[in-house]
Amino acid sequence: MIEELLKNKNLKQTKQRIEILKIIEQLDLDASKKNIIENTSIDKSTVYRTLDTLLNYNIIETSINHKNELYYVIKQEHKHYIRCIKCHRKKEIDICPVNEIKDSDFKIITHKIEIDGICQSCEKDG
Amino acid sequence: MIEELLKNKNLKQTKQRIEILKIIEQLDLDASKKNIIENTSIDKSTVYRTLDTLLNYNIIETSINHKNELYYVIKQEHKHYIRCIKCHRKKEIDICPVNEIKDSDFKIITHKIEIDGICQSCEKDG
DNA sequence: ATCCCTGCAAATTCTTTGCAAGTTT
DNA sequence: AAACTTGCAAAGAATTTGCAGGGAT
Repeated sequence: MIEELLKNKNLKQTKQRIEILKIIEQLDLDASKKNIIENTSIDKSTVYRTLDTLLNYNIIETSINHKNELYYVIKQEHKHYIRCIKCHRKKEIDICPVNEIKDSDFKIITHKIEIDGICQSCEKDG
Repeated sequence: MIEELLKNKNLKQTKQRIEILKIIEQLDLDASKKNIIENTSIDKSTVYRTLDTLLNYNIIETSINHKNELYYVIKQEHKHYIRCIKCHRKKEIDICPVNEIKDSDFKIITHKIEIDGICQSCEKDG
């Protein structure tokens, strides 16, 4: 299905692009540039070029974690998560807060939400 | 009042720190590292060190714009904005969407919301 | 007076670029 | 076969570091 993402945009399905997308998926919310590069043997310049391409084609997007660091994620159909800052597990939240906003002056085009917390089991473990 | 931010954290109020904070404030939602450096004659290494310090002391934080680029903002008392991707004007939104979330598994610690749209007057101008 | 901060210069790391060879459609 | 992508190497930018001098409390 990662291959679909490329096909949908008429991008060539090279093994490098597929691998990078898989790495981003696996690293989950930890896909910083550095982590991506460290997790592959693909040439760095290819990684940089691929990330640019994937961003430009809206296949991935960036986000910020609670440490103020940028990471990459595969763009999804409108989902939001809450994430535990200790164990890094994430959980989907079912409402989209932005629906609450009714502003006659602005037409909303995109939104991004980053919610961090501590999950019950990490809370217990101190 | 920018001076207050430093005083509250027992950080020395140097003219470089005050200048950098003012630049971030002025650049508004355009305070990328590059823009900050271009708008001052303070030595780059000082800018880097200062940004780190201000992040560590929670005086500033990072966020992402609709171009997937990282920028710095002065941390505020819980406000959210919607921003026009054309004219860059921002408008405060009065509700906090995160209040809607009731999740018994997670204790929410921080959240960040990025909403981009087009304002009426830019919409009209095409 | 002490302790921390800054600017400079050098070292290091990250990112971009040109090009020839290899892949994808 | 045409068009695009990759890896390599080199160039160019960005970031970090050590240290001596300067500034804040």
